[in-house]
Amino acid sequence: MTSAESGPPARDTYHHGDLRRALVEVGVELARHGGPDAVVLREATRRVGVVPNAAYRHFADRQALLRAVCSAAISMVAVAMEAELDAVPAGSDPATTARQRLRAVGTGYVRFARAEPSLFRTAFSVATDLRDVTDPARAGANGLNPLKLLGSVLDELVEAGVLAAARRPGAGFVAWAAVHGLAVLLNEGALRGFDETQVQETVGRLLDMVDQGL
Amino acid sequence: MTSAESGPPARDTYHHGDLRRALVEVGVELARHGGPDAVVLREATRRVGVVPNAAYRHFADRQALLRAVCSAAISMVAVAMEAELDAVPAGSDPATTARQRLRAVGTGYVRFARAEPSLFRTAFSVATDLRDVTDPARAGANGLNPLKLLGSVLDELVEAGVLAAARRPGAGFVAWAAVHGLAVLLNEGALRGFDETQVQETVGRLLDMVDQGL
DNA sequence: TGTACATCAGTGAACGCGCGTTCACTGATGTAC
DNA sequence: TGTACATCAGTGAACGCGCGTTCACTGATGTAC
Repeated sequence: MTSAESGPPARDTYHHGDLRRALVEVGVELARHGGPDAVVLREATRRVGVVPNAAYRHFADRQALLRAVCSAAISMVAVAMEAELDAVPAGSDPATTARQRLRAVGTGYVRFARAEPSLFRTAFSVATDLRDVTDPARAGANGLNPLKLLGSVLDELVEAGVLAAARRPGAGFVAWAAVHGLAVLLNEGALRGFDETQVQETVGRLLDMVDQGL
Repeated sequence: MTSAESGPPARDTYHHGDLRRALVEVGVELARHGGPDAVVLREATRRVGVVPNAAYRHFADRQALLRAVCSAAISMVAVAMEAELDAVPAGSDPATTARQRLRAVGTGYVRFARAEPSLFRTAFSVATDLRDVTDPARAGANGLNPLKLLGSVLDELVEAGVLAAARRPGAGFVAWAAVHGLAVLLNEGALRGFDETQVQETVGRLLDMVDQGL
């Protein structure tokens, strides 16, 4: 009669082993469905199968747990961007390649936002500065967070002679803003009702604008 | 000894008079400081000087109150945009004027977002479709909500020959996305730390991109 | 113009809920000698 | 290799809180006759 209880994983050791990681993982799962507000400390411990206050061995408070979940979500954004980047064929013309890579970065960003709307919202719910920090917890496989990923592609554009070096500073912010705004509007804003083709069209249109207007 | 109590306005009539309006107004005030989560039904009634359940005469539940507050906030965004539009001089060249008016729309949007960050966040926290609805509660002085305001300026651009008619459809969404994203990033995102000149520069740069890239 | 009565808009009291967090504790682990 | 003991990572019980919401009520208002 000790078995067959669904829910909390029956632990047979007194110590959990890796409670911190487990809490973050389950926190991500909560955020995936309900956004930042769903990252409830008691619920996280419940799912892990541990008493609520056990969390305080690993996090100062609920906010600290939420921050860790946010970092994980940001890292997932970076991974999605990298995936799209890796899909760009290494064509012959460096200028074309660089431009394709810029589009890939935007596409990956929007793709993740649409695939995981609550997680995306969570990623940017706790205001974090992505500018200079080099926190691996927020980065993708090659150690770059989303903003730095975008920055490196913009550098490629400059190298390829597509973007004038004089226009490089600040370019990351406006490009990011455009794509971020689109992602938000598609998920929570007026563009929520768009079907797939409308989305594709609008994303394409916006990336055109960035491409042309930078 | 009946006087000098701060807080709830001492009412001498049994009926409040205009409780619904009062609750929305105080709800806006709450949202102004704490965003959508701060629109707490009990707190609103407390401030108005009424018992909590009195609110249920006017709103089905807390969510209905929040929706009304959101509409009010959206209307304030529209008003801010209109203000900026009205400041555009009626220059001689219609093309230049139309382009200035497009910038004005974006400027007003961002200006409001920065002046009232929590209210701005509240405005778009409850996903509402601004596309076809003609709800005066969400509109500015001349009856247009933010998206329609932008749309009418884009129409002016087409009339003035600045924007090809073929490129008109969908232009509103991408322009809005860009400006919205910038507002969000400035308020809650990585651009939060920007000082005034950096902000102005980035806003200008983004509006250039929209202007060039549309 | 006056009265009876339905309707409306508020009151008063209470509910259950789930949360974050604190306290004093105990079982398990690792380290010094 | 064995033991003493500090440290670590969990438990158990409880707290106060403020929330949204429901119930039966009552005072005020307006309308029919």
